[in-house]
Amino acid sequence: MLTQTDLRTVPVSHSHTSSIARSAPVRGGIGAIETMGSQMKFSANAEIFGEDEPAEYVYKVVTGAVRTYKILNDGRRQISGFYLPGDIFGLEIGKEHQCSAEAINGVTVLVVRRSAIVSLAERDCEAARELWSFTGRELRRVQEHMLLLVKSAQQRVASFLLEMSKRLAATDAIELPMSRQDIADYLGLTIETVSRTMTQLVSEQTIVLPSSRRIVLRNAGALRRLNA
Amino acid sequence: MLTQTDLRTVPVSHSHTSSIARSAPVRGGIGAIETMGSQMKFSANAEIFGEDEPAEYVYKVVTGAVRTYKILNDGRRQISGFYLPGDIFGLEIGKEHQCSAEAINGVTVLVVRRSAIVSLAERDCEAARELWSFTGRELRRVQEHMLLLVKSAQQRVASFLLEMSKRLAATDAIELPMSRQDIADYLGLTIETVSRTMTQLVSEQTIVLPSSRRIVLRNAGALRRLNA
DNA sequence: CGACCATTTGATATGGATCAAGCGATGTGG
DNA sequence: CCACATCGCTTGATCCATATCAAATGGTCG
Repeated sequence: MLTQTDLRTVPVSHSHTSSIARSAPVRGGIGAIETMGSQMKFSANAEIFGEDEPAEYVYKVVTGAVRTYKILNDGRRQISGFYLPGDIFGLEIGKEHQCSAEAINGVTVLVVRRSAIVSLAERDCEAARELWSFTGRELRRVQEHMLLLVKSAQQRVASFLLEMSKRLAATDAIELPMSRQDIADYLGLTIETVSRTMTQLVSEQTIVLPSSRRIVLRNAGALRRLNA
Repeated sequence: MLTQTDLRTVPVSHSHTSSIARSAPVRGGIGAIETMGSQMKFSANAEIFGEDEPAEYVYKVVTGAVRTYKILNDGRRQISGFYLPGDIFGLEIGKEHQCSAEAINGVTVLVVRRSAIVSLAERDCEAARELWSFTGRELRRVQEHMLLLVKSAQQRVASFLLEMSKRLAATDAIELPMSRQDIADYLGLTIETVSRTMTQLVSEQTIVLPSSRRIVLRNAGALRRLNA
């Protein structure tokens, strides 16, 4: 279905246990990821981790964009989240990843061993609270996403545009890292419906599409009105 | 829309701060809810808490069933979860509830102050871990529910029946506490579609319907095959 | 230029929503 | 005790949003 050339990159400096030693004096739980992790790079469409694989690492996006997803029994792919610079992903409660994760484009991530974070939380209640709080934010995000999936195509696309605008637009112009197929699989729609909805928004002067990946919000109010 | 007579029950022994004092020697975080809480009763369709209300309490179902939901801007209701005896609900990371909660039928719950749990977690890392773990399970549940909402009506109903069978059936007969409207709002379908799908399953000999609230799984394998 | 891939556009099909009516259980008042 | 209103559920007829199938367009890279 999704003919994605799997260009899996070999991790840069993988089992880097020395970084854990550095973690001891650090305060502030997962917020401290940047000071204790090592960097890894992935090229476009490379798998970062797979569903049911042991969740050995936690990741923080430095540059690029990441998608997490599950493949349904009928072959469809449901994308559960997009992760952009600054976002943390791959943190699990259990031992295995619940989703797969792939680089959307070229991605740099910071990586920390899950065990380092978990053992820190055993000693430091503040770190434990941060873990809880992170998972709580993730829970909210997924709940929001769930609500999205019972709305009309127009509403879903509008929500998506507003979300992306908030998350990655400095100005009113958005540079999307992901393809139409990614968007469709995120919104639970087909690529055709996403495309048609976009053209409709263009014809209503709500957005401008200088190119398929570049979107300018001309009337964000109209997008908001579609939804809440 | 949903003409539910709001029979809100006045809490039994509400601000019961003495119970917090009792909490100090208790170990095991939210698992200890039963030893530190006070009981409350709600009659059918009574509101337990409302969206955006301060999340002062955490609840554990003793008897009966609870639904949590959000009302969408277009007036539809999306039920995010059903909580059955033994289940905990209403635990928030932030200060306000993200959903409303109502008793489906007559309900008895145990209630603990959120502040008691949170402050316990500040001292006891093990309790903090339990909080994290609870929210993590909730996250998984919602992720699963999200996947449900992109499936066909048949698949959604089948999943629902299997879920309920697992959660509240001792035998292969299920006694549903919730109405068809509740089921529909949980599955993101209309009441008519739920009903039609059930009759279809009956005609395929997959289930038997002695009454609308009583469901016997005749061929659970067939239900499973519809899905994963 | 020409192959390739992502995206858009067009034509048609269909699953589930909507609108409307019927049915069975439960309860109420005469 | 029965006529009748009410409520939750089922069934039927039709409509519509989105999926599906198919083709055209456009951008990118050799």
